[in-house]
Amino acid sequence: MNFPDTLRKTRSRLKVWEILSDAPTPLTARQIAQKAGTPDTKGVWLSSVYRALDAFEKEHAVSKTMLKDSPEALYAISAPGHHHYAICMNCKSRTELAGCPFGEESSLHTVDNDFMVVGHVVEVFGYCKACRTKMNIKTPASEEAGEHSHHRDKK
Amino acid sequence: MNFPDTLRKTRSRLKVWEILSDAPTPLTARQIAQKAGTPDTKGVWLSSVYRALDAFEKEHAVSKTMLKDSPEALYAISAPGHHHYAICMNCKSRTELAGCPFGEESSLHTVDNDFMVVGHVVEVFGYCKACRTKMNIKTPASEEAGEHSHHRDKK
DNA sequence: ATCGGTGCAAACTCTTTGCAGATTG
DNA sequence: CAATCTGCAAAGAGTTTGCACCGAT
Repeated sequence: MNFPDTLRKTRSRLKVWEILSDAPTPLTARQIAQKAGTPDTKGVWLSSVYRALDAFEKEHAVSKTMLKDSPEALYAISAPGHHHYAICMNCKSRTELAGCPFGEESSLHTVDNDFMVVGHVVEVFGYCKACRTKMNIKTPASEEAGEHSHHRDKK
Repeated sequence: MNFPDTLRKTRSRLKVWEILSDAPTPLTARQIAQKAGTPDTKGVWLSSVYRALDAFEKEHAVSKTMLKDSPEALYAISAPGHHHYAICMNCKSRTELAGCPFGEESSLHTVDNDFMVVGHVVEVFGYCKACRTKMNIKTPASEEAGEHSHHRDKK
């Protein structure tokens, strides 16, 4: 995906674009602003990052994602061929899912021949192997047999 | 789903629970507080609504959902047998999806025999029939043939 | 030169937290 | 009665907006 040619190529936007291009995973606006530098090192202000991201999003050049457990939106350059992730609830690592449950190429299709689908979000939450070992989290089987009184988290 | 018996049945919580039970669709905390009444009519304060919802969520009695396009979280009583929705990007109506792309009963399974899944989010975005007709939105086919320069929205 | 973008500050919205008094079990 | 919950106020986090200057086309 290239920098949308409908948009002016300003220093701020180019920087945001570059940071997003180099990032292996989606980033928050704040992370982008931090990577861009400080006020003295000619960085990019947070509000400008938001404005740049909004502009990119309107051109469908970047995608914005809201995760269930975080109030911060994540931004990534729209990939040709969409991806979904499994997100570890402990270490927050993201592992790309092998394929899309709706089918690889059909990001556009209809539900009930009635609703025109233009996109979808699929997120899988759980625990990665490393964290399960580290925290001795029980297996799905024992969890399923279950009760609901523990694993509450302090914030 | 019933009011979790691990929690004290206070006026506020019962009211929140009742409102959520009667609601045909997920609600925001603010909507719940509004339906609960005003400060003079013995309503429930917004912060108390949040605290009640947090408590319910920890008991897995209600589920919290963050939609991609809204900063407000939606809450609903956890249904036995989970549901997913198709959300109209125009009128914001929600239509329940017929089933889960991951399979009806397997809300717990593993990805790559490595990642322990405890939940997932599936959201489908698009346009409902009514809005498509009303707005004369083109079909997937013509959309797919596409360019990216229009349907930008003013905020 | 013009129109749009940016720095910056300040406003806004959603959510969380602290505390003292009220309630529940 | 003790522990928990609630009303309320005020603080926090994330995001948006207003405005004057600046820079891309």
